[in-house]
Amino acid sequence: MSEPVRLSKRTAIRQENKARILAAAEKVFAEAGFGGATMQLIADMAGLPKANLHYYFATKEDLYREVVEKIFNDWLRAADSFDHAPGPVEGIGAYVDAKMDISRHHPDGSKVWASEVMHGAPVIQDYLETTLRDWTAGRIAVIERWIAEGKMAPVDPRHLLYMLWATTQHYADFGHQIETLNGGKALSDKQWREAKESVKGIILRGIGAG
Amino acid sequence: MSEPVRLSKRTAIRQENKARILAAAEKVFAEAGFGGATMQLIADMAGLPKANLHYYFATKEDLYREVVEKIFNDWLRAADSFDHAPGPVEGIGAYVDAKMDISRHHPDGSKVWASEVMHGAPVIQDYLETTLRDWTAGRIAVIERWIAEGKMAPVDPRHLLYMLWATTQHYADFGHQIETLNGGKALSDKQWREAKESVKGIILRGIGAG
DNA sequence: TCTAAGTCTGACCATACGGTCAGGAAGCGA
DNA sequence: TCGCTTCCTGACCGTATGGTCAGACTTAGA
Repeated sequence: MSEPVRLSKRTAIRQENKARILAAAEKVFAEAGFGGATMQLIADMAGLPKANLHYYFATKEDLYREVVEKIFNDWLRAADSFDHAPGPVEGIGAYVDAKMDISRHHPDGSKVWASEVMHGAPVIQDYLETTLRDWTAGRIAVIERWIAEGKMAPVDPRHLLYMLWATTQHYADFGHQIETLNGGKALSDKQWREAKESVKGIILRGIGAG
Repeated sequence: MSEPVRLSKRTAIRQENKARILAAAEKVFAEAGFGGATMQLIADMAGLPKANLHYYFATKEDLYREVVEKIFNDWLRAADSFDHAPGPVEGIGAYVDAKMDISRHHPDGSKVWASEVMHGAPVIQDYLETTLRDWTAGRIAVIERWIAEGKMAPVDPRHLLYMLWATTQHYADFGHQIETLNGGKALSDKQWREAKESVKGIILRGIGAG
């Protein structure tokens, strides 16, 4: 790379190793769950000795926490589309597109998130009660505005959001089931496009904005 | 009970203990995942010594397998509503009702199922490839018939099914998140009714059958 | 009542796991 | 070059876990 990286070798190593460990951890936590994941497995996948993991992350819980927090931030970022949209067709359409892309390209994160919530959100309960609650309130306000402006039917915004989350994340969390029902093959580009269109079509028509 | 139970004491004990262990196991597997669950915890919850579990179930895997198979059967049974319905309003309406009731009253089963599929379906892959595939093909045929009869819009039946599964199961699998966003309280009877109506309303309108 | 089969369980075992640590290697400012 | 800090890791440790087993206890048919 021509760009002269302005980092001391130390911090460069630090960043690279932490990133490598976090990536490996996300995969292993997604595949085996927190309890089924082992530090040894993560170490092997990251290509580092186990003791090195404990140099960067004091405990398995610490490592897991950082993985989950990283995922949560991606999750929130996907929602920017929602904000500056003139109406539900653009806003919800873009949101579905964004979340389906995440489900396709980063299914591991979605699985770790699902697992965390299913087990009672032991490490991110505070985020649910603050950041997520605020975020949700904001989007509900947007949806209610759209309803008031006659841009969509008066549906319950909460359950609409749940439906959006559920449907889009299903393609990541239950990807294995979908793949099996697809003859054991991953969905093709065309099938992903059809999935997006189906989801958007049913929901937008369902809220009277199609 | 007045009904004279026609069982030897032995088989009665056997049934009762197996059932008690399976119930405890479902709860523990749901709360902690396969890897996080311990035989000791299941034993404590069932009120039996750990060695007794191994008398009825040779290994943790065996116990887990029976739990998952039991859940899978409940899952399939919920779909009877689909079959003898004259059209999507009745069929899908009843299916959503049935699955929402399961999500409300047996969330643990749903979570174990979700966890199993998320981790690549290690123990029920064969069921996915046979029973579930056949079941899905049957419902797709029903939906296609409804479309041909003009009872609903021509949506992709596969993605419609995924949306039904995702949305209804979300209320079990992500129940903790929903509860947190509901001020830390479980949904009330009224809220569950609203949830059902929201889901049915959006989907049925979305497929042009509202 | 006797005996064979079924039920039960405390004590035990091997292993795998998360985590520690001493000490060596490498980077870096002076 | 020197000395300090950071980085690295093989070897090790305590514990918890899944699983075993010998033998006690209970049931049920003859």
